[in-house]
Amino acid sequence: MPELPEVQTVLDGLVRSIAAKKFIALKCYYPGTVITDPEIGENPFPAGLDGFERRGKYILLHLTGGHSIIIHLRMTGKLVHGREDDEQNKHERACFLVSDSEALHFIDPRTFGKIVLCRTANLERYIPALGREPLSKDFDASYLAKVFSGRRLPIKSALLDQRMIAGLGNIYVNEILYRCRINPDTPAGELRDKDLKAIARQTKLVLEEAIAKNGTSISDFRRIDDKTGEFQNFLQVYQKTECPKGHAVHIKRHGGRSTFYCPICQK
DNA sequence: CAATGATCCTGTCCGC
DNA sequence: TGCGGACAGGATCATT
Repeated sequence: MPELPEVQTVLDGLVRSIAAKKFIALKCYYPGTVITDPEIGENPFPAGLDGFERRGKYILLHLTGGHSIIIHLRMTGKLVHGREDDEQNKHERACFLVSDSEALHFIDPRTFGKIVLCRTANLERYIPALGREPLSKDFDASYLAKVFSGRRLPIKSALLDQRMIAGLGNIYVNEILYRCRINPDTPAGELRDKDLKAIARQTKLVLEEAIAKNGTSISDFRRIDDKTGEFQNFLQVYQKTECPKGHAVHIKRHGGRSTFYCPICQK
């Protein structure tokens, strides 16, 4: 499930493989996968890459000529660098044609992923309001205190809310709470300053470590060259039966999502 | 407004 | 061998 480190890994790979290329076309093979801004008049292609960024789990590609592309992989989306004449994958939902007869195939079995092509001036219309970037300097305990203030929802659910923190998903939230020794049911607004400091610090550490290891490959996630990440080898509770101290890992649900935690380590 | 639940979608896995 | 059902979950929408 692509979360911040996986999205960053995909973006880094994408930029390495196509930075010097021109985008020639964007083809859509599944209705709804590609969303086109109605204010796009003329054909935006061909266009070069004029800049790129990641916001939360969104990939933003800014093109020469005043257009931008937003890519969200959702759960099973992946981008694979290949050739224009590659045989179409069974789950290929869209495809960027780039110069020198190359291609970026957007493969997404569960079809939740989206690609938006819009005028750069209209970009914000297509991206929801997101919380602070966890790797930015302004992500700290006082920010968490502000957004968690008065909130009774479990910290597990709060950390998944993209309006509070941009980019965390189920895997890293479980790992962060274990490392902080915080019980996932603790109401977000009741956390003390030392817990908020621990969350801010461990969030950065886990994400940086995961990015350094090219993300976590549970089931679908692959890098753009189709290689797997390595962070799954360093998970401490997610999909584990025992925590590093040998205690049994428990599973419960918060809002339909599995929570893995150690009731002994996490009070 | 806050919190919870349903929804979308298909591959995979499990029990029978 | 195959069938039904549960499960995976990011974001959005509906409900309480």
